[in-house]
Amino acid sequence: MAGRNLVGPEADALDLGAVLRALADEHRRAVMTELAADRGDSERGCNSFDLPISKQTQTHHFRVLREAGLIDEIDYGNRKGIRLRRADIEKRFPGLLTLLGAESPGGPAPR
Amino acid sequence: MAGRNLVGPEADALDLGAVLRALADEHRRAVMTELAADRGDSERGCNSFDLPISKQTQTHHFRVLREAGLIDEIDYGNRKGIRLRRADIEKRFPGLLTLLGAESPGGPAPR
DNA sequence: CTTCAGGTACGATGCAAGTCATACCTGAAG
DNA sequence: CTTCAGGTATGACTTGCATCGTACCTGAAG
Repeated sequence: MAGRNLVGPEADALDLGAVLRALADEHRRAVMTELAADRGDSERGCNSFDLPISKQTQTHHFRVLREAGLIDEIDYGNRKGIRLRRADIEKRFPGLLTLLGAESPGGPAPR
Repeated sequence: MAGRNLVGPEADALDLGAVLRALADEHRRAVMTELAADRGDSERGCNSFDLPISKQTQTHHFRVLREAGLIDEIDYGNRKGIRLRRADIEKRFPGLLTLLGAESPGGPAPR
């Protein structure tokens, strides 16, 4: 079984401060941007993101994202899955995920 | 005369990272939330925000907001004016200012 | 001129956060 | 069983940043 093993806040309890602090970090924002670009919201492995940091630090960053309520972490024991909480984010902060696609000045919309 | 004496980045050069880092701070976000709530975008004095911090720290925060491209600071010599760069922000990151009004869970739109 | 309030510049301090090293746990594959 | 890869826990280090103290600048009012 693999539900929301590692839990974050409920959709209505998402805190804007925590969310913005989470997105303020470059690496975490890169993860979120990738997740937001995938409209299928497929579950992804932790190492499918090409982060130039140690795995301990990655663990830290994913924890911050989860505690901010931005992702779910599914624990499989010796493996972990990441899934974007798109619906909850859109409900609480509509348009936020779209902004993550506006990184490049001039070429915004990912579609 | 009083144009954009203290300058920030151009509208197209607004950096999402800098913007999010600026908004991650509670005091700076409070300022931005107040500014975003005023649809008239009237110029405001620096001390019209009731910030519980020293004036040196306020100077620091306003500088961060300006360098992120979120506000203009108009220097009058011994006084200073603050104005929201609403149009530039909306052009580069549409919907961002609206999100600032979604602080309270359940009662979002300030209108 | 002097006085005073608003702001800035510089420096110091204290705390939060990002990073990694070491050690350990978990489950799958030999 | 052992081995190995993925992930976590703990602790230490270091950087960044919010904060303030002191000193100085600016313009208006007396």
